[in-house]
Amino acid sequence: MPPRSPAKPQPNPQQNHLLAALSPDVQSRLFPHLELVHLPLRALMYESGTSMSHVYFPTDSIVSLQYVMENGASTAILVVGNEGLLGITLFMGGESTPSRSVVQSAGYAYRLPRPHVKEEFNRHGQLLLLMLRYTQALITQVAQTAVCNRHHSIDQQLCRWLLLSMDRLSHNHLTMTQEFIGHMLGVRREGVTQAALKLQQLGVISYSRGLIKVIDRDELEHLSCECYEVVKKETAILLTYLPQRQLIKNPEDIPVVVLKTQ
Amino acid sequence: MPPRSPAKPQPNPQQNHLLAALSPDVQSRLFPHLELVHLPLRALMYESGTSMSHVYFPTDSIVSLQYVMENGASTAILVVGNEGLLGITLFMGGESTPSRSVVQSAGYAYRLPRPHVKEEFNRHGQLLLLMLRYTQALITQVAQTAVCNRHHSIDQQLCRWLLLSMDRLSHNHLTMTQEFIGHMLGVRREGVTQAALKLQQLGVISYSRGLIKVIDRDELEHLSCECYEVVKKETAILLTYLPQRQLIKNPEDIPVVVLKTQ
DNA sequence: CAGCTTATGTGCGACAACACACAGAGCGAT
DNA sequence: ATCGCTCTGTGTGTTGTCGCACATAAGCTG
Repeated sequence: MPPRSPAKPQPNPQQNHLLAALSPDVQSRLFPHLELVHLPLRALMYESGTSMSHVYFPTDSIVSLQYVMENGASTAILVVGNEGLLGITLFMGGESTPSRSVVQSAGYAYRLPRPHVKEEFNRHGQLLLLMLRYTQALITQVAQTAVCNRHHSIDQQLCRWLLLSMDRLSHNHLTMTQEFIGHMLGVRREGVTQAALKLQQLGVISYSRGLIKVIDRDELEHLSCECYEVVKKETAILLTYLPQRQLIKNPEDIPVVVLKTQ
Repeated sequence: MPPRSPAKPQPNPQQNHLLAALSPDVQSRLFPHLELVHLPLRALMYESGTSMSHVYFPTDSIVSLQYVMENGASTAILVVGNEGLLGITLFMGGESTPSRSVVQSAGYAYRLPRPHVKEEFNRHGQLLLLMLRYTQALITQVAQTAVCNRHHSIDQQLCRWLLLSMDRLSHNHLTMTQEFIGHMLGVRREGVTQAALKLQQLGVISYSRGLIKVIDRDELEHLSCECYEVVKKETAILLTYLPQRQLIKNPEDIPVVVLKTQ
């Protein structure tokens, strides 16, 4: 098959489930203010304690939210991809959070400047309802992460992590070193090595110098702890109304500014 | 000192910080629909998957939110006392959550039936803003729990847990067995025994058959992990506007129905 | 007080994850 | 080809928590 040109993606706001679920009139108000942003791997979207200037709606990128301890240890508590948005703080009223956000899989996101977010939010319409539902799904994911951290092995958590990531991508490979995964899960690099080896020996994934390919997704789900399924089901319930996704009226009319992040 | 009559508490909606922060006109709309409920120790407020009929505003009670795994293991991810409310699900749009709520310290709470909650919420006024802020503080607590579960020892987590509980009480003692704490923290009872022994030997607490007394709170904070402080500070920032607490106009006018739960 | 129930303390082997140290492997650059 | 860097694999000993078994203690009931 011919290789696609990597320099010319065709991002579309509708690729983000939340944006796609908005009604045409809301879309027509918001979309003109969207900016397309490229998020390179490992980019720091925001640091603990700083305030965000935009809300980000990923299309094919994945961003992780992590808490960092005083001694430098960290743990990711949340994964955000095309199913959600980054920056609920802007809605919730707080100016910042004690977390930081790191791009876990490079890609694109649309972003909306703070003033437009607030303005639309204050209309108390569809966007508000969407955000509330999404926030609840988010809480479920964070809570399940807490439980998972308590009760499950590194092996299981790696499976869960891979699944969470795969669900937000359209292909079956990830670009991240074991060291990086270690930071995400809050475990040592060697622990990830061991777990990844087992998965390789089982023929579930292949792993080479930062490139992971998922070969047997069913088995991956099988090896994962229940946490993955619980969150997935709960999220499905909360965001069921999303399928009323509209078709785009005229996607080319949406002004698009390509930016680079840091 | 003369013992107070335990049968005649003088609960007041203003003891709950969220209710107290509402403006007089919102209070006058909501308070007539409040019911006073006594929450006995270990009462199940709601079970995973069921839908709540009320929102609860604790005054001197403490309720824990826990996730239960398939194998029966559980972990508490959140503590709710007079600083908050139980049942954000009702606001957020989901009908239920995969968690269950257990009374961790007996006491009272005011509850508001679902229809009145929704009605007031749909006014998009002060209650909405309050709930959003509180929800963000809640997310912070859950997230920090996830981090804590990953990185800190049982000893530290016990300290954190005791502090969280003490902050929501007006006295310095708790009624809960080590077995019960074990369920909360998601660890074995023996682990709690060991940790509690250390604290006793240090003269920080005394523990006897389900009755814990905190003797040296400063030392308890010292022994706890940073997670406690992080959440406390963040919550303080998010709920700073709360001190605009109003004085009660005429507390006796508020209809009070004393109920029993299960 | 005898006997029961519940709560707490203790001992021991198993195991997962840790910290640290180091060995090889892959890949690009000079 | 060689160097150097990054990423991955491996070994050893330590520690925290678990699972289980059992001993003691404190309070309730009759």
